Amino acid sequence: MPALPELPEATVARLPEYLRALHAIAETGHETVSSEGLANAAGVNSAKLRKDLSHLGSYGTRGVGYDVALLIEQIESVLGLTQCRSVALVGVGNLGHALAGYDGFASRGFRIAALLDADPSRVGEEINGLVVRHVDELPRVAVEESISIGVIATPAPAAQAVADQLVAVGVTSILNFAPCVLSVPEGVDVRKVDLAIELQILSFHEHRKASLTALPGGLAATDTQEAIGT
Amino acid sequence: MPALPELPEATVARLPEYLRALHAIAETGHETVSSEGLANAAGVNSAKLRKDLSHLGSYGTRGVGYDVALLIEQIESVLGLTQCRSVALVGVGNLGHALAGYDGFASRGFRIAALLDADPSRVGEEINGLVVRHVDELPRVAVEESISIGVIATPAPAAQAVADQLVAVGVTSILNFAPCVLSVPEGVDVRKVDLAIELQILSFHEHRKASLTALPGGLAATDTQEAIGT
DNA sequence: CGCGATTTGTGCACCTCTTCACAAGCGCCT
DNA sequence: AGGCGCTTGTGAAGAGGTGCACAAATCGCG
Repeated sequence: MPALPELPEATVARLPEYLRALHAIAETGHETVSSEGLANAAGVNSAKLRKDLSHLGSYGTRGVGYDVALLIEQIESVLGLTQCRSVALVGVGNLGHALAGYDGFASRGFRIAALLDADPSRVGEEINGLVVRHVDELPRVAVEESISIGVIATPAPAAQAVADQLVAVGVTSILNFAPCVLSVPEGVDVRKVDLAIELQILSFHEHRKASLTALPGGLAATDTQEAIGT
Repeated sequence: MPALPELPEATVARLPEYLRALHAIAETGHETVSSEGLANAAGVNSAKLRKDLSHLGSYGTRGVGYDVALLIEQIESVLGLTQCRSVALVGVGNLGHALAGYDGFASRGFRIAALLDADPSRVGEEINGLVVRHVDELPRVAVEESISIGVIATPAPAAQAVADQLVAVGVTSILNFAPCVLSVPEGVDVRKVDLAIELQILSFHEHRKASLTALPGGLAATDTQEAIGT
């Protein structure tokens, strides 16, 4: 019986990365891994990693490290990945098509159980073995497939309506790719991924770096050779 | 002389969202907007918004609000969006195809200037008016199109090699969709978007909510809407 | 011209997350 | 068995971000 650990949000956001790194390490045949090794594989500080793992209990052995298989099991348990979760994807435009075919979902235990769209001309199309159904069928689909997560890949103007429909059928977790804010009732989690925003953040840093080289002691920033240690 | 503003990273990550909200407000015809109004449109707290904007100078008028057009101009300037930036997209598989066709990039001032892939069978294919070229042509393409940002949409095993190639031709900003950590020299910025990780984070919250409802006296879920960030 | 309504900009306290540094624990070797 | 080297787990300090609450500033109007 696992007591509610009250995990820090920042830790939760890193656990999937640890999980990925652990799977990679497991494939190399290692049975244990040190915090230093895992931290490198996950691209974080080793102290941070240890603190993160300590939040979900002590599953390491001092002097030895962490048991890879055991740790994978623990993290998957905490993330609720022991059961396969069914995802409904709404909006099969450009991005929706790609998401429907993205095999990274299935390999992490997520099953795209339904494709939905509001455009009648898209209904009936088959993508990756799934037939696109009309979004109005959501209530039936949600029950049939026991949907637990909704993904919105519609244009921005349609996103709020879709979110409302998802909430109405009991979905409490939404991943939103539409460039807009969704308002949802308390208790519903929304995560947003906006591809253009990522580019704009990069643009800022690019801009800043350009300003720097133009300003004082024009040092560094144009070197492309120095390598970072493993 | 424009002193380097030294913007907090969290602020930078929100500026694109403000920008999007401002464009939406501008289209409604409003010429000014209060911090409260803009904060609502962007999905943040109004105090946070004011503090963010104060970091890039005082462009508001007390008692009135912010001039929408002026603020758009300022934020775009800070983000370095006044010049159109050229993007090279490497990997035109499932996800790459979608990104190549995603119109959200062009509308925010980014131009996908080149599509590259290592698979000879994909070279020559035309997507959205662009012909896919072999990744080995990167050096020439980078110069011809003055690439400033690289996007990696390859499978994980190929990502590091592509990153090295991008860095070698002088790219200092990379957006990585491959589920792996990239090691790059200092001075190169990498942002990572992992679609499966977002789902896993949602899975955790879903799992937690399910545990809570199964337990006594349902505690009030203090849910906040999280956006992705770093 | 002054007053009140409105809204910005910011000092401050709180909180979360990060990082360091080190004691405690574990296995191995002699 | 005992010591030694390695690694975890954690207390404490520091850095950064958030939100409140309020003074300062501006506009419109009588």
